Amino acid sequence: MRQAAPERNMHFIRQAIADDVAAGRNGGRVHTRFPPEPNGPMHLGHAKGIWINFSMAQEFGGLFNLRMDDTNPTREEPHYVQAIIEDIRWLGCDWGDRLFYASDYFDRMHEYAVQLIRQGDAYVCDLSAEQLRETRGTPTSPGTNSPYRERGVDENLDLFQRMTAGEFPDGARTLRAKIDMAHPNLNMRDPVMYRILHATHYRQGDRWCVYPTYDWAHGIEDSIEGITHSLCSIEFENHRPLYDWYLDRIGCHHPRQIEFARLEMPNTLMSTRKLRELVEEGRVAGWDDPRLPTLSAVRRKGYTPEAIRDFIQRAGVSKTESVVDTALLEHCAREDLNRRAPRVMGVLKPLKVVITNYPEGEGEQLEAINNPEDKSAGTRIVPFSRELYIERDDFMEEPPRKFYRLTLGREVRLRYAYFITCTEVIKGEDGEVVELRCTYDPATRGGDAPDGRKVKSTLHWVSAQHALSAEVRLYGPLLLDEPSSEAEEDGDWKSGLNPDSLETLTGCMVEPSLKGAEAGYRCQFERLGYFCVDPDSTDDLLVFNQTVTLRDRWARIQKARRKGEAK
RNA sequence: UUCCCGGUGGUGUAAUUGGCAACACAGCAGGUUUUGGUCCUGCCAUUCCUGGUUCGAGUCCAGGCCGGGAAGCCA
Repeated sequence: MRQAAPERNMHFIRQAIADDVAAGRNGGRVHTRFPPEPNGPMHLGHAKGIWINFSMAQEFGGLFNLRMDDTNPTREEPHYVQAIIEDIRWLGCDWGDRLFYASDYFDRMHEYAVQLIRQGDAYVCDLSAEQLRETRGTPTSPGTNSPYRERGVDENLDLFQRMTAGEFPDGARTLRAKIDMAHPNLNMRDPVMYRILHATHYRQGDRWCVYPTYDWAHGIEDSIEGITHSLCSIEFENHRPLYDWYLDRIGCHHPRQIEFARLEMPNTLMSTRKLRELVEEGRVAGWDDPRLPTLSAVRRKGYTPEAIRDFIQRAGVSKTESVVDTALLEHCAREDLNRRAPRVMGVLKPLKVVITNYPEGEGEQLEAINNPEDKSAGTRIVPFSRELYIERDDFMEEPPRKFYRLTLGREVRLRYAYFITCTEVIKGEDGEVVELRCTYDPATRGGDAPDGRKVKSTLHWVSAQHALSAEVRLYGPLLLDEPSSEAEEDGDWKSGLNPDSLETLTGCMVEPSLKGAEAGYRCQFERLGYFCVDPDSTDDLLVFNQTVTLRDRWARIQKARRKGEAK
């Protein structure tokens, strides 16, 4: 049996499992699971839970199950099952043939419920939902016993059987555990085990009229599968005593539940409910809109599973509430893509450049390196000609200090091409710069000056007649700032939505080597960032999503300058 | 004293379980550079507070303070 890698941090979960293994509990076996409810696709928050469970099993040479926690027919939909499977497989998890469904255990759960009734540990209660709430008490005051609490075993058995047979309407009765209505933990005040729901289950059809609640079902699910460590997020901590109580009363295999803090990030929504609202109200293009933190969205945006895993691992495991900086995610993406993404030239906001001393109607093929981080990526050919496009932001008529790019009279390098000098600025009627006239130095072919002279910057460019037109989508944070707690309570969290979270650039120009690039293709636009071909692309128009920008020193200088001026 | 769980730089995690507070991200300052990328170097903390135990406390003890969670027939 493989042990945890010694150089790795002994976070509290790894430690707990290692201790259990060392003590020989469960015969030294480790078996974890991830139990998503099929009511929405997976997001970054889920990814943390998925990866903790999966990686712990993997590290300790154990097994990992994927289990649909489908105990509520009113919320779950079969198409999410497939989406979840794709998401989790994409992340890199393997569960062999162990894909399970909680609903497959309904018979077993029902038998266990009968057992508890027989033991005097459960009773049928006729209180309504409202009455139940009223008698539960509050955190500071005890609840009161249900008038039905002392029903006899036979009557309970009969009533539960009739509940199961569908004799009563929804909500008429519940099966409750008989624990303690004065318990300081509200979850222990005779919690509901079964509710009546005449609903069609997507897998069970109309077979059931009663459905188990989470607390009753979950431990049984874990137990049936022989799970040893049930690793879940912190909101279930208050439920652990109940998890343990149920399993103890049943007397079956008893996994250990351990809770960890959820993954939170600033300016993003990590709640399936809220994400669903955005999707259903059409505020985003769908569950895979690249602005969302869903796995399908980050995938579409161009993140690799390796980058996501790296991010999760770097975020760490603890119980303290932690808000992990978006910059860390972006760093993981850059580090990963820097190694693997081929470089190309693409101009987002084109500015025409005419090389006046370059012969008309001629052109040449220049060699460009595909990836300076990876020699094996080789080189490619990029066409050069008299008319080019460069980035609008790379020219300024009145350059501020530290602006190294092109300006009237200055010489710069066109990457892999020539040194050019701007000789004339052509403006439109409104004074806007519409074209640049430049001269080139034929001796600098490839980008090196034989006389050793230097230029302060290198620009990316495309040949006008060869370039492919493209659409590029840039993404900003979904939320501007954390909504105020009042707005949050008012349900007004949407007031914090960033109206500029999507910026669509049309009329972009990319080098011809990108012709035919397929959806999902990731590359670096030199000097700009990492981009990924979107499925919206057609034969005539490539659509790119910006995964993340490159680190941009010039942008930081400008930002600092603006901040300084504001003061 | 309603119960449960947490408090280590701007952020997230460490600290051989009582022995020089470490790593990463972010930021700042440099160097290299045919990407203002990558890479390299340097800088950036009286461990929530107050007492106590100890040669020695982020770690142990006591009291306090602050934050999160809990009153679904959701998961």
